[in-house]
Amino acid sequence: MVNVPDRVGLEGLEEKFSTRWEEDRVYAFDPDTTRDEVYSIDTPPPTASGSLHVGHVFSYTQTDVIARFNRMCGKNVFYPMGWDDNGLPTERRVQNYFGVRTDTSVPYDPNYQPPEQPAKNRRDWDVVSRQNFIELCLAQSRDDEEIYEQLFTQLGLSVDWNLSYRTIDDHSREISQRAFLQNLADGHAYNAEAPTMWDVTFQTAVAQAELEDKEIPGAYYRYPFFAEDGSEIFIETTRPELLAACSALVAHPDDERYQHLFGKTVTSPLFDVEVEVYPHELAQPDKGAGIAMVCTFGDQNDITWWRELQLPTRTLIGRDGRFARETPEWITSERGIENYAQLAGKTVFSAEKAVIEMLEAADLLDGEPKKIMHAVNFFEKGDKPLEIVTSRQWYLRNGGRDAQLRNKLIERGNELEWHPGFMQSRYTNWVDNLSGDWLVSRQRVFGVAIPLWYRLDDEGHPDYDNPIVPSDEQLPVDPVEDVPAGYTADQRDVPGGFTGDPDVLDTWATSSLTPQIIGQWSKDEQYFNNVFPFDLRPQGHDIIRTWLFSTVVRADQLQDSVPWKHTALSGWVLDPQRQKMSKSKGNVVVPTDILDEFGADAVRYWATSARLGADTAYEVNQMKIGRRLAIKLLNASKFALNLGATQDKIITAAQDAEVITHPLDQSLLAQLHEAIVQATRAFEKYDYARTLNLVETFFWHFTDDYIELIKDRAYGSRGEAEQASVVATLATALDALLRLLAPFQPFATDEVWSWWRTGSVHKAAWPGLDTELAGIAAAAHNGNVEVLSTVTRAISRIRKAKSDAKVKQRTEVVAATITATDDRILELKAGLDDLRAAGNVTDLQLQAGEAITGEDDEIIDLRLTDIELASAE
RNA sequence: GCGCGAUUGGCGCAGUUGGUUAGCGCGCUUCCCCGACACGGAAGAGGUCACUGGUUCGAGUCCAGUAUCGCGCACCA
Repeated sequence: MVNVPDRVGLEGLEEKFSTRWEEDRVYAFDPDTTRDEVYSIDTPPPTASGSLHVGHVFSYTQTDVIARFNRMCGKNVFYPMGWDDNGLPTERRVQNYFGVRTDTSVPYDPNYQPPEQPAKNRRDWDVVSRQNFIELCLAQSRDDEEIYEQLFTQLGLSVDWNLSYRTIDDHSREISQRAFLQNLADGHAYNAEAPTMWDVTFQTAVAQAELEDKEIPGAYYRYPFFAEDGSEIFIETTRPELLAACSALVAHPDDERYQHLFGKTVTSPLFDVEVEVYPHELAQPDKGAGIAMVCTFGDQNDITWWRELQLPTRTLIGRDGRFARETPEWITSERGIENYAQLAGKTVFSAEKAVIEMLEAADLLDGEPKKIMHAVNFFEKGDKPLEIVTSRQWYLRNGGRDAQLRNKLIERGNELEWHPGFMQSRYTNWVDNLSGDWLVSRQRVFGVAIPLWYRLDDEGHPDYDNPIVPSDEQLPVDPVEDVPAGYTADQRDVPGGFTGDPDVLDTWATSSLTPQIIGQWSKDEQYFNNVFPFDLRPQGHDIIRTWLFSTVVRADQLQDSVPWKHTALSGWVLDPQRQKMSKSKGNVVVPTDILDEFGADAVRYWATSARLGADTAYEVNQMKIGRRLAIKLLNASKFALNLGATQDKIITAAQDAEVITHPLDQSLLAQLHEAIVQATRAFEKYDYARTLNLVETFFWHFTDDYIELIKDRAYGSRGEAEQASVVATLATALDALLRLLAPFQPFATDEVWSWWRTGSVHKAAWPGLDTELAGIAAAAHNGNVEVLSTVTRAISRIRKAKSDAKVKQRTEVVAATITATDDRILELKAGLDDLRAAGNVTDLQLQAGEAITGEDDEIIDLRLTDIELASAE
């Protein structure tokens, strides 16, 4: 039964088929399965509260074609989509959108409604309870998720939406807390009081993976310390304001300028603090004055020196980014105390000014400050340089402080198959350079709570070494609201009672567990074993150090395994000037616009013509080509089907191949066979872009060359047997082409499929499977791929003659002679009837002749030597 | 500083384990509404494959080096 519409088009296909696919559950995962039947994908859940970005469309489409290929190869594809909305971005959005902020001391208001308009002044913002704030975050992110789901549906992702999850939902929180407690029990998690990178704007600790370098202007200030003999020791620093926190000077052991000072003390200017001078090979003689002022925690080097030289801890900058209000005990001189009073309570910026003024007033500054640009650590989402403060935080071991674990994790990278392979060096490079464990505490609200309480002693001091752990049935818990077993609510925060850990886990500490969360780890062992380790982890190459690595760490700790077998790294979308698209540059393209303008199949074509790992220009032309391909597919299919191609004409077995009698048809099927074999091979290697390229090339040969040549024969002008050969070829080629293109252009292919087949093309078998290939293989075995190519070249010569003569293409050729080598003549003879019909040639002579060498050493083995065109009417 | 990529006609890209004449699309030129398609079709112009050396009968492809661009990591007194 064939039912082709009179007019074909792409309009409306997306809505029609996304609805149908959902109703028919075409992409549903069947949990009643075994591991070898499953192809499981652990897609990193996007943060829906980020703005829609064409990059989402790009990378998720690349994953989708891989999913579709595996589904057509008979796999039970596990392809869920989740949302990772907990964390800072959503909190910021909610704050600014509603004009609210949270304060833990405010009680919960079950009837709270946020203001219609946010108050202009931050001071006038609504102050709400922690729980009310969390509810606003949940509602806000839910709205955003729906917009994303709509986008991904329109794009045609073959996700099983019944498997959706949020990294903040009860299930994810339960798994995440259980994993953390498991880590704690196994010794992979620990808490410690340590120097911590701190963002003063967001008031939260920041992990190494979240750091970003920024070049900012600074200056070297040069001023002296004073040795016991009264001589001046000049140092140069970019942070003069930290002078009051100085705990030592450090120079290189071989530096002859300073060797005489090692072990002796010098006195700081302004504050009169005695500090020792140490040798250490980390000091660089050619940097600054060659002798460094250690300010306990001025930067990472300071931390190293503080630790290795066991320097006194002298911190002045607090969590609010301001200098301590109390004069520190190490400043004892009258002048020192007086000078410190100028800094107390000041921000870093103001304190710097004050110190410089004091140095100037005392005539201690040597020369003009030397202005420089230098790289400083920022929180990737922040806008002020990070400070280092001392605080108690939870950590997960990630090899940063343990060479054995580090090597084990690098080895995990070797167990993974990387696509493209060179991306592995980014992983190895990162792991190899880690300098500390993974800090997972975050001083935030909208996240997964650290599931612990601490006993308070009689003086109200928490016992961090022996936390109170919830029972497994209690999970998920909120230690700020829930009460641990054996205590009552009124014992919270009173001496002899308990206190809940106020922090939440780092976003990555939850999103690194997506294999465990979506795989039902700890809840359904059989289900978990059917999907884990996952077959594929697709993601952007910019999050190798964060998401990919952290997920490897967790699976190593919890399952003693890699979390996946393959990882596919997508590139970035660049704007036409080859700049990375980003909100701040204002060059972001909103994907809904391009989907509406070109259609999903067209946009998908652009995304999947880019290889994995390759950064790719946002290229509207590429989408136009994809659109053209989809429309061409509809039209060519309509033509083939109207010529009589039906399901029962498809060659599926070797014995069917007998009907293919014409050499041109055999040639076409031989080309198809070759295309299928190569396309499948490329797809199996995750090189979908090559598959698309191969399929597309064959498709254009099919429409432009083959179909143009066989029209006359297809209309039946040379008898039934000849026609049957054409029709079977058309049916077979179309059947295969639809399936080959289905992963790339799911809407157009399923539309055509619906005209003459039952079910969805997306449930059909991939044509490269051996069982499916038998008929084509049999037909191809009889065929010479060169026949079609040579006949095409000949018709091309005839067309050129007409083009040169500026006549219509259907103009009759009264007589023509083609001179060619013997091989070519044989091939021409095989397709001579179709060639004459297509070229409208009345008398076509073939003449054997040697190949000639043309200009540019071109060897010509086929030429049109004589042509006589009918006179124009 | 260490590492990883890229460099092919005006633009965007392909080019499998080295094999005859380096492909494709856009753009450009000329022609064409011929019984699927004007959201189309036909024909054509346009390239010392970044550079220098090497291996080989043969290099866009392999090796070494250079240059330019991009990215990652490190550096931050």
